[in-house]
Amino acid sequence: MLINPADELPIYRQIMRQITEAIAGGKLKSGDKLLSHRELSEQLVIAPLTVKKAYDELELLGFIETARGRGTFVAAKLPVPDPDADLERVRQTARRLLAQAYLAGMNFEQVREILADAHEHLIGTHKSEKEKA
Amino acid sequence: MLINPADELPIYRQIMRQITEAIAGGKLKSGDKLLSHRELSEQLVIAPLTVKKAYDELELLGFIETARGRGTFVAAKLPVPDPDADLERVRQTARRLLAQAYLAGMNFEQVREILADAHEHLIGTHKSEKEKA
Amino acid sequence: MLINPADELPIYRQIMRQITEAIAGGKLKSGDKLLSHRELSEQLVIAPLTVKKAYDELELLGFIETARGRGTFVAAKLPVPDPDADLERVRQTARRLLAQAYLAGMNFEQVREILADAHEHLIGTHKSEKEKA
Amino acid sequence: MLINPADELPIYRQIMRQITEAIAGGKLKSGDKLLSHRELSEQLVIAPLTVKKAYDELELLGFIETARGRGTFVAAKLPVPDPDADLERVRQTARRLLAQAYLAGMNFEQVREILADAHEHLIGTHKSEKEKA
DNA sequence: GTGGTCTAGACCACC
DNA sequence: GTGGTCTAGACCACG
Repeated sequence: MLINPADELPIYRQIMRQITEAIAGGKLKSGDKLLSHRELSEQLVIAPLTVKKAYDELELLGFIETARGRGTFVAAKLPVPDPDADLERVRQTARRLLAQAYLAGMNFEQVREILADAHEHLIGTHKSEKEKA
Repeated sequence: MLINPADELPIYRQIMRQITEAIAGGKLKSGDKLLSHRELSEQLVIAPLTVKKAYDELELLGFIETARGRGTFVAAKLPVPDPDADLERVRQTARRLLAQAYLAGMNFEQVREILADAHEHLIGTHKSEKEKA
Repeated sequence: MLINPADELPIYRQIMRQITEAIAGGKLKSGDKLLSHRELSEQLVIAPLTVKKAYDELELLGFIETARGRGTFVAAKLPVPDPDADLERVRQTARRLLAQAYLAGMNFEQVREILADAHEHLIGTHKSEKEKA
Repeated sequence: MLINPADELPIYRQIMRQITEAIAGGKLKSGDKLLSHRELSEQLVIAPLTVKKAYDELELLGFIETARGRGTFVAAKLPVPDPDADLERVRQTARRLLAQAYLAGMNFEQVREILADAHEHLIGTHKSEKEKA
């Protein structure tokens, strides 16, 4: 996990995003234990409160669960809040992706390639991650 | 043009995004005149300064040019700032798109379809829209 | 004479600057006749009022004189308004020049060379200008 | 830092110029913390938004970076936008400097001296200032 | 009419 | 505390 203090996105949101992306990509599965917010804050060299806030919001959203005294875990059943809203959000991101790419002089085919690369990057590195756990 | 005051994204950024997307999709071309920031603010029912801020930043970024007393126009030569940074930004957006989609239960093939739809939506070739209906 | 409508500097000021620079460089001398504001506006493809405003202000500043019915001429005795203020303005411009150059990665010696070039550019083209008159 | 509300140059540009000049002269270095826009606005007795606008534009131009909740800092890697455009801008400023000086009755040698003084003033090596006294 | 600048003041998000 | 956004309204400069 890496965070960028200079990023426009707040640090706690960067943490949230990386955890949800890890779940989406299968790198984190239901029941997996997360680092304590204290451990993670040391590792990232940021304030513990910042990690805590990220975990709190992830819990509110249903992605993780806290077991007092035992730790924090990826939720057993992940949230599927609102299919329609999700679809619209994905569409918007797709439009933004294309606009960025076209302004950078790329064409549709190049975007498809980048997307395929990202797909492998997100999915394809499972095996070695298991050994880490 | 439509803005959503409740959106997480600031209003002035929503305006910036829509204008850059219109440029990316070819709906706005070099030399095209934009609405004055006052007109647009009336249309959107927001403060003129909010539109002006969007225009100011777009100008600093090189997308539009202003001529005092005459109006605001799409820049003659659009910016091609930093190819490397651009590629990385597009990659990040691609990763975010996939993460969003996978969390919503979609698969890679569905993302590709959504992307193709977005491509046509951005470019404005309405033929395929008919098939959707 | 060339003007740039996209420049931050108002058009009438661009005209003023170019005329005073021509005087400073010796390309225009006391008594030389200027184009009428109508002629100049045609040549520059701008509104006559814009040229008129530049001439008006130059007259107020004492650089040119209008003889009704005969035309506009470079003033017989050019203004030397306030030596102290002039010195300070020149100093400020010098500081700005250096800051621009240093931020662009140049060093002091390079600035001196550019200045020497500009000196020749401003002064050195008299002879051919005389033939134009 | 000093600003002059009566100056032709907008206040926010005066602030921008002074900060970029401080960077050019080495008085501000990468990573240095700037005053918060509120503090600086109190110091200069102007509206906070005016300082903020200066900071915003400097950030878009790449000179400074902001970290929400922590402050504003001189950028780690300063921008080196367009060498060609930079050279031309420096040349224009050099021409303007000479025109101003010649209209004030100075000669080339005097301009060179003023430039040398400005160089030392900008860099802040105070040795030669003693000799001036 | 256009854009450009500045103000005073509010509310929010982040650390 | 920091920066981020938005508002309402003023005045000026430009063409």
